[in-house]
Amino acid sequence: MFQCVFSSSVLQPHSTSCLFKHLFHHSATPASQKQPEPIYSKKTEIQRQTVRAPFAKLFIFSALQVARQLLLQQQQQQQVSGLKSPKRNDKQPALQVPVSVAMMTPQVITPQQMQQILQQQVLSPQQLQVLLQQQQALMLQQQLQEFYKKQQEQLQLQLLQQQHAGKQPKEQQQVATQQLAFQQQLLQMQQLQQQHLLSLQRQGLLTIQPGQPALPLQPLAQGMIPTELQQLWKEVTSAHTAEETTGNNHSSLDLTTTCVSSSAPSKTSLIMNPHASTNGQLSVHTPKRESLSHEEHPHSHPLYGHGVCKWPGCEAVCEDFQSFLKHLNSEHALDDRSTAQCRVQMQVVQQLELQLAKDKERLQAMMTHLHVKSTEPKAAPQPLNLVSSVTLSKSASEASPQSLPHTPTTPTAPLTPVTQGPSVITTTSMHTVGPIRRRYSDKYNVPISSDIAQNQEFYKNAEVRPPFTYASLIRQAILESPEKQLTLNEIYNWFTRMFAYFRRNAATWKNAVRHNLSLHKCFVRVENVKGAVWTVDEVEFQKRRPQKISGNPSLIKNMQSSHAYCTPLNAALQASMAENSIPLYTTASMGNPTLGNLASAIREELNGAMEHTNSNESDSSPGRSPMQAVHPVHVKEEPLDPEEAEGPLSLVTTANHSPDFDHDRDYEDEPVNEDME
DNA sequence: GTTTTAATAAACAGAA
DNA sequence: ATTCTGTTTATTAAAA
Repeated sequence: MFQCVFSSSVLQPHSTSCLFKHLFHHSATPASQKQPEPIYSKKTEIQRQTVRAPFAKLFIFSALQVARQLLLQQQQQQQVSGLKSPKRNDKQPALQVPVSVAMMTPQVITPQQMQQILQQQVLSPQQLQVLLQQQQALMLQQQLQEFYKKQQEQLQLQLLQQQHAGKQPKEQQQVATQQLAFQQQLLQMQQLQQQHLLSLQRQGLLTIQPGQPALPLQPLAQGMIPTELQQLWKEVTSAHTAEETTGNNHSSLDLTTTCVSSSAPSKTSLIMNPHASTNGQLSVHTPKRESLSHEEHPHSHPLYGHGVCKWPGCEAVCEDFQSFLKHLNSEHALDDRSTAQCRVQMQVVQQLELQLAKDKERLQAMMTHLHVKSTEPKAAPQPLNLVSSVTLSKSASEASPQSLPHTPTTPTAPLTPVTQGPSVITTTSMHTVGPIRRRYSDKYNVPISSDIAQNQEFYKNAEVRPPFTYASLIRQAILESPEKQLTLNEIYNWFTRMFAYFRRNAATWKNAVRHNLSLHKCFVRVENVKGAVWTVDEVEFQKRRPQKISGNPSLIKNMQSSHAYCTPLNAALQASMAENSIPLYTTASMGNPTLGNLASAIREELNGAMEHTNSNESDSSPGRSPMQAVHPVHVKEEPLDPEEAEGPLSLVTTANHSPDFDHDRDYEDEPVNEDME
């Protein structure tokens, strides 16, 4: 199966060719043309959810399956391939195949098989959460390794001392005696450890592969994975351990020769080899449990934080560090549960690492892919808030096929929906449309400032007519200015700067701007020393659009509450994004467009309402207006509904190639079939 | 079907 | 004379 792992994709092409098509679809297809719906439309979102929902179960299930499969394979290999141990008898029954053999040859049956299967899925948020929670076990693993290392060092140090002493001008006999004593000491220790392990094993509890004294660092993580994890999965998931207790093959604890023979030669192993190869007791090594790491890190323990034991799934409250240690020793001693948890954690960590690697790879591939495509019709800026994009998509599909030549990029659609006026996209080469008179009345459900801010890059690069009236645009231009006043030319410049659409047909839209400035009473011409500037009479502006205002008190209430809960809403929004793993591509200059948009939208509406009741001075401090003064009549219906919040949030252009326009330059019409209506 | 609103076109005037 | 600015009127499309 070829599942596209592009983050937002839920499609699953069934062949490579399909995959390539699909991949191309991600970059080169103007969403307005071919995509029947925006990427983050609700439908897609639902699909994504439904895809992800059962994944947690799938994860465990598949892991279990793979574990069992691997177990079988491994047993077979152990029997067939001679276990890579020269001494191992091929005919040795599986019952006696030591676990450690498999440990020593993890490469025979790599855990990659399991990982591959597991990682064909994208990490779900839930999974991630679980994994992240258990990330701490990595520390535990490291501690274990440290412990082994430490122990080995001590061992070697002792050996060195012994040997060094042996070189002293003393009797050889003494040296031999010392060495013998030391070896016996070692043996004793090993025997004790093995006894312990054996006891554990008898209970069917042995899971951890002890590090080898000779080479403790090497196998701890690797060696455990192939077989023990299989067991682990069984233990953890199937909750049935009778198999092991009844002496089933893979759980037997014959940790003898192969263990030593496969380990790299070291002084210890060389010295102990005679014993090891014969008595078969040396290779077992039991960690000293609790003495592990907090001796080295007296007061900082990875498993202890904020007064809580951070052992996975524990969270026991420990007053101080001492009590924590006590708790750790008592509750998390070396038993079946702890070892199982430990191994689970190790697997989790490994999975995380592999997942990370894979995701990195995916990221790289995505970036490479998009970069390659950037020379072609570029990955379209994906506007936000395509709530009701039907009209837009329709018009785009009608009009945009030939619309590419003049646009440096191929933007698709504005972030906020065009609620009126189906044909929004107008490009130079759109012979079909021409200057059709359309009513580009304001989007009554989306404040202009937020839309513009949100879709700034889009409008800059796409010759898409902003879905606002000239009056609204002019007002916006003026209000954006620091002095809240602009000359006519400055207004022109704002238009051309902000909208690619207004870089053409200058005579037309400039005339319209002048027409609007003169016509509407909301624009006030103020004589200045240098000339005349235009300002906005906000009261008049609000008067202009009374028809959209519904006096529905519930709406106002809703709006107010939305405003009041702006922050939680944003939080929820962020959480939602994180939960859905929605990548948020945004330009650096825009910050977080969604949240900013939300806030500004609310602010704007409140502001507009306020301005009606008060005087027109509230421009300068939008958002500070007390909410009590909201006048119902002039509060238009503000859909701060969940749609906008949870809706398509992401994807503004990642690169803004909009030229730096000379503000004094006129963008005269290009005589490209702009009429013939 | 009517009304309202906005876009477009254009005529015109005054100032620079 | 030309361009820019500003006003006004007319027409039309679209939405209410």
